[in-house]
Amino acid sequence: MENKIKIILADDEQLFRKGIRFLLEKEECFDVIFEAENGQELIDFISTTEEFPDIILMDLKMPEVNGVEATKIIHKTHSDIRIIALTSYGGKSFITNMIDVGASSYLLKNTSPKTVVHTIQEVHDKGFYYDDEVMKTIHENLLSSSGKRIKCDLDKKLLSKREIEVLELICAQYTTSQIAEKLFISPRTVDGHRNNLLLKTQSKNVAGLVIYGIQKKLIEISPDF
Amino acid sequence: MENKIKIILADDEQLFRKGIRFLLEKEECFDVIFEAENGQELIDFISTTEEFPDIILMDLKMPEVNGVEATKIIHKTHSDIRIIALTSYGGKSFITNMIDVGASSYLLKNTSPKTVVHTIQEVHDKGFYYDDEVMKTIHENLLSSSGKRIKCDLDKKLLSKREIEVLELICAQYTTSQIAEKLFISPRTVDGHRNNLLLKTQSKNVAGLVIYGIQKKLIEISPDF
DNA sequence: TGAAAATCAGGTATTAATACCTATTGTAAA
DNA sequence: TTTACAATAGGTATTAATACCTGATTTTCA
Repeated sequence: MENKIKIILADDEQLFRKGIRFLLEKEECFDVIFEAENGQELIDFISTTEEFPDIILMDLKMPEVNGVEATKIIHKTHSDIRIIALTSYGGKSFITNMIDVGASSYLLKNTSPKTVVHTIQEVHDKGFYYDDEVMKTIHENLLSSSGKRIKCDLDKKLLSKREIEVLELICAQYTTSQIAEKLFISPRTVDGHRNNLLLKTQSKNVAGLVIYGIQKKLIEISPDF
Repeated sequence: MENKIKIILADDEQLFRKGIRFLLEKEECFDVIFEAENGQELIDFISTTEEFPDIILMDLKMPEVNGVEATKIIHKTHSDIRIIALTSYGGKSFITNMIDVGASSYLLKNTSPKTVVHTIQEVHDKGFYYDDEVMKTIHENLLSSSGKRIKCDLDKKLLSKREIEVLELICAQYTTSQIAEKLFISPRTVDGHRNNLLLKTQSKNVAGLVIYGIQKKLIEISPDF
């Protein structure tokens, strides 16, 4: 068969890539043409290659450029490439966010190989597909008030780049003056940013900012074992 | 060949399990006898089966019972079973922690299938094996050990009941005097508790305390969905 | 291009947090 | 019955955070 579905895997874990590559290549109709270990590598490949993929399996958590950003960029420039999010995180905001930036499907890593194969075929044929479990989450999200959605969208746009930088450093336990040094700006400016952060996130103090940062995944916290 | 190396996979991501299972079963000498999707399932299997594995590939982040706890328990009761940590977290504390509770090796998910195969064989033959990259981390840790060990011990010291109460209220964005009111104690006492918290958790300020609380799950944060 | 937003930065207060002290009491374990 | 530690609380400083002003550039975008 000539018309194999051309697939790219984007995931920072080599072992996972190799594993799923084997699972996919058991199928006659799939051809894994490239593996990227981060978003930048993926974008670089797409922008230089002459062999475009039909499908990209995209992890969200990747160094350099994450899955959401990569999806956003690739979807803008190559809207014919279908992107399937493939991640271990099943939070509503991630699902809706990924779909928002152009993903055609959303798979949890804790699904069966069969489901992955089926999803790829469906996405290739119809342009989209959602697993029952993911569909349920989407459904719940639609149910839970259109009011919250607007708030959610506002929330995301709320913080500026600089504010996020400051927030990250606050969460890293730096003081105002230390942050000022690191960003090469006046402590006063940092003060202003922190103030805006408190206002925008409706927090009372740094404790609130840290919680906000973690909730919004602006800050990564290493899990405790 | 009769003497295949019997392997158990413990990981919460089904896709990852299936993928690595294929990679391993390409090797003649490996036999994957069981897959567990969390620590409890693994412990249950070990304690009821009559077919013991030679090797367990153990993820750290798992629901119910995590990889560290599972390793601790299994190593105590079945010290002949070799446990290889297989995770995406490469932090020093994770590595030394796992070795401390009985792991024979530590692999990052971002390694090649070849390395995994080699590690399993080495661990089965010699009882231990460390990849160059991991060895480097261990080496670095040993270099800077004597001073930090004490800190590690402090880290393990539990917080008292009262301290946890105070920590919760700090995370809830209350000020010292507000906390004092709520607990019917003097602000000074709260001050002392907060100070002890900073010492015990090795934090610089409330930001550190909040992160500690969330990491240790002393504080629940409602996800942003 | 013109308006809106982001970024920068200064002044002046007040309040809160943090760093060192010391010391009493009760309780639980060795 | 010592020992240890948790919980209590006071004193005295210093530093950091927060509140409320103001205004000047630069960027972005419709």
